[in-house]
Amino acid sequence: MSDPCRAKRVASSEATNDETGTAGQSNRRQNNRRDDVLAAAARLIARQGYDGTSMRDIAAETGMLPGSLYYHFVSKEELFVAVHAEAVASINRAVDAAIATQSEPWARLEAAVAAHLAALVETTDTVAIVSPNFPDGSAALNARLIAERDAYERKFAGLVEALDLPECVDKGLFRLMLLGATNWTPVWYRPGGRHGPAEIAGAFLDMLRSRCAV
Amino acid sequence: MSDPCRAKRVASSEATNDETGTAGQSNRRQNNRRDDVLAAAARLIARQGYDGTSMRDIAAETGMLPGSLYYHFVSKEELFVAVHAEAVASINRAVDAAIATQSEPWARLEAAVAAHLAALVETTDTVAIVSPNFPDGSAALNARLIAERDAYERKFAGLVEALDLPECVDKGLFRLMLLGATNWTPVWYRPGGRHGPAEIAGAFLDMLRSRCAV
DNA sequence: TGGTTAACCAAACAGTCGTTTGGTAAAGTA
DNA sequence: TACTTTACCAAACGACTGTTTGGTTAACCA
Repeated sequence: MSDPCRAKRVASSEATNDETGTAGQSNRRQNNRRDDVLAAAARLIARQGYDGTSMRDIAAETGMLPGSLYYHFVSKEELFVAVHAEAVASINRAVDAAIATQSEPWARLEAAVAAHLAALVETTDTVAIVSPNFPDGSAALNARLIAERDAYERKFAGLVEALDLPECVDKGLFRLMLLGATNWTPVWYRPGGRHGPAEIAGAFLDMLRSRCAV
Repeated sequence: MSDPCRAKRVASSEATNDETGTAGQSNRRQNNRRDDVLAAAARLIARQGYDGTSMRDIAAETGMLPGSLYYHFVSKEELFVAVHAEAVASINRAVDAAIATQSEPWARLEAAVAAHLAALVETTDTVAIVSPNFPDGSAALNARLIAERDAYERKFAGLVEALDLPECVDKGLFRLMLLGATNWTPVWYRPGGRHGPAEIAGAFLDMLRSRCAV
């Protein structure tokens, strides 16, 4: 089921230093291909999933040998954690930029959803982070990934909180329904289809806005 | 990535007889454990995913040896197809039974969503079929799985069609939003939480009903 | 009662997986 | 210039993967 060496290695990595940060503290040398590995891993995992992407695949995509990846990342799981963190940061920046262009609460939420959805369906080099396709490994790993997404989720909770919804609407379920529908969109979305991310986000919010508008 | 023998075996199985049907045409003998294998596979795949479940896991759960599974199924993929078909049939029956208890269009849709959601979060022995966690294998396989779900999806399209929605609402996006939010629910659902499947389904539909009610 | 076949067991095969180990050329530092 | 560290390469290790092959036992049929 799982390899027996992982626990030891993960523990030792946590004891020494945290390599999971989005950017290495300092690129010690000019030709450091850590970022190349990260980009290749993100691209492949986004396309094939975690289990469907081997360390040999990532190494070949980067032009390295499999063992060389372990100079930069102590394990495949830690590599995925780094990819996950970078993807969360990236989608966070995109959503923040979109929110900043609007002032009205509903418009801000719509811009956020549109940016979120665009990141999910348009970027091939960024993992669909919201996806529950993370490795089925330890509970500790899942806790780390979920914690990384918490701040992102709270951002949407804040946008919903600003909406002035009637009391009969559960704001938690409102957010879960909107984000759920959005996160599921990549399942049926087709790039050449009739609706783009912005239109879909607009339609989703239109269907929810009715009760509360004006 | 993929094994070289699969194509040959799948082809030969399609040439001889179709083992993917929901029920074997006739249980040749009394103690035929094909159904046990199917149930064990469904239970394990629902919990660990397709890649996370090995043939040895399924065999051990059934009390058989790994090789013996190949008497009943020509490959792991074909076994999953059978599990998928059974799960689709099961959820179809549950939704049909729920619909039959209601007559008003909105009530029928709500009953269908509630039954759909209950099947997703409450049954541990049935794979979350709607999940995009199917094997990342061949396009032909994916086409078969999607075709199996088409009739099921059309059922919801029919329920939405009966709703008498205003013209400004795209009925396709209405259905995709509702089912997307529902299919995503298992990601955040906690069995001991505040809301059960029926309440969640009711809340989802309340948030969509407002514009169109009366 | 003899033969056929369904339903397995026992054991292996070839490949892939994540990972480790030991070495090495180049860059940085003194 | 000597020494250290960085960033790899080359090659393997052991575990696990889906799958195959050949044998075996009990149920069925004539």
